[in-house]
Amino acid sequence: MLSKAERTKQFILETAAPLYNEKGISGVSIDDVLAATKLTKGCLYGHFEGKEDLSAQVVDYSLTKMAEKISRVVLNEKTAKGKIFAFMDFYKNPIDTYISGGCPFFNTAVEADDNFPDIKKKVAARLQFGQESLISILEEGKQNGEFTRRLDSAIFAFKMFAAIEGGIVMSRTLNDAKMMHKLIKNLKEELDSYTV
Amino acid sequence: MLSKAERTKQFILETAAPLYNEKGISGVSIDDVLAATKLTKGCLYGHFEGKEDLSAQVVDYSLTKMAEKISRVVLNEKTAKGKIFAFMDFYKNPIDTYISGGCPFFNTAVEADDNFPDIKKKVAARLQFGQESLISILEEGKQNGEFTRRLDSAIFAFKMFAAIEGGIVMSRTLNDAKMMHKLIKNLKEELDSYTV
DNA sequence: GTTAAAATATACTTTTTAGTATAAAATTGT
DNA sequence: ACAATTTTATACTAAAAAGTATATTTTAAC
Repeated sequence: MLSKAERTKQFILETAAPLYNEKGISGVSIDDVLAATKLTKGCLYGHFEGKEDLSAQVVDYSLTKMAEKISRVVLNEKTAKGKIFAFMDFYKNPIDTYISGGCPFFNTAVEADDNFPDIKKKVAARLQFGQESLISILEEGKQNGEFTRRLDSAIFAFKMFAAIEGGIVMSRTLNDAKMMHKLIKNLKEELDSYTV
Repeated sequence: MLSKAERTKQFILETAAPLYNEKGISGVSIDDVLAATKLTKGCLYGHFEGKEDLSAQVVDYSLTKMAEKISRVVLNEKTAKGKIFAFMDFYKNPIDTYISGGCPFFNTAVEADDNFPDIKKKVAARLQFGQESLISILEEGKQNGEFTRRLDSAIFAFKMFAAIEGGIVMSRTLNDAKMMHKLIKNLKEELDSYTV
């Protein structure tokens, strides 16, 4: 079983994750985290060195949780097409996201870009790994005859992920998930056009 | 001719725009703006009521400048296909952007989302208008026989914009524009497949 | 060129946020 | 159950950021 301290730290990360995802790294203050957790400074600083440490660990927590969830959703499926479709469906509700406030991958990527080089590196690694995973699935689908050899896995993976992430931001800003659903349908049709 | 004050205000907006685009609204301090402009508080507060006012006007400036530039690039072309291709080409260099730090539309959309409702409304209006403009161009292309009636303008406009904006973020994070170029090529081919 | 108005600079106060020192309470191994 | 250790709370200091008051300079209309 987890020690009290480990549980408290976990609780801080869990509670701060949506806060960071909604307000951004620069937008969250220590006091925000204290208010959300109902803990005190002494406690927080017992678990984290300072804001930079807290931010790094919260972002890491969100990215990891996200990656694990997607991985589970995808690995549930047997066929390559099933896996890719499951991936798309995971993003079907852009307004009410897995971690509140949109997709942590993208939110973090946008903010870290010119600001937080260490965090940027972490997101880059996650995006890279995500792309490679998608490409692997697509290539496997080509190998086992699900998809024709005309499918360019790298381009489709990039386009799909970029469009989905872009679509999330647009849907959230326009407060309407309709186009997101049409986008996913369209991307599925595009992939289906490579079905043998 | 612009008065001294008008020129100073314009100068502040111009100088602060890339700063805001890079660091985000929450990430920029008044002192950052003073350092970048080499002006003093008295001067800055003479032109803006406070940080909120400054932020609102800087964001507005960036969005407007962006919209005008895109408009010019697109209206330069005569055919619908030419206009859409010109739009895509405008985003060809995601690392070194028109306003430094990526696309203000998206950067602002991501940050304003759960944070700055007034600014969010402004971005939403811009995105809405942008989508409507793209749809108009595509519909015109269908009318005048450039594209087949099978092209779904709304979906293509949404998918294209989402993919491009998502692609920018990914390219910037991964520090590589290669996939962005392939994405644009792919989107052009997709549109070309609807050419009569 | 003089003068009223506007713009800018300097020096300050207030507020917010981060971080620390120390004491009290709770946990955990014996 | 007790003692050592860890965790948590309180009250403080330090730093950063926003905002203000007032003086000086500059602009532009006459």
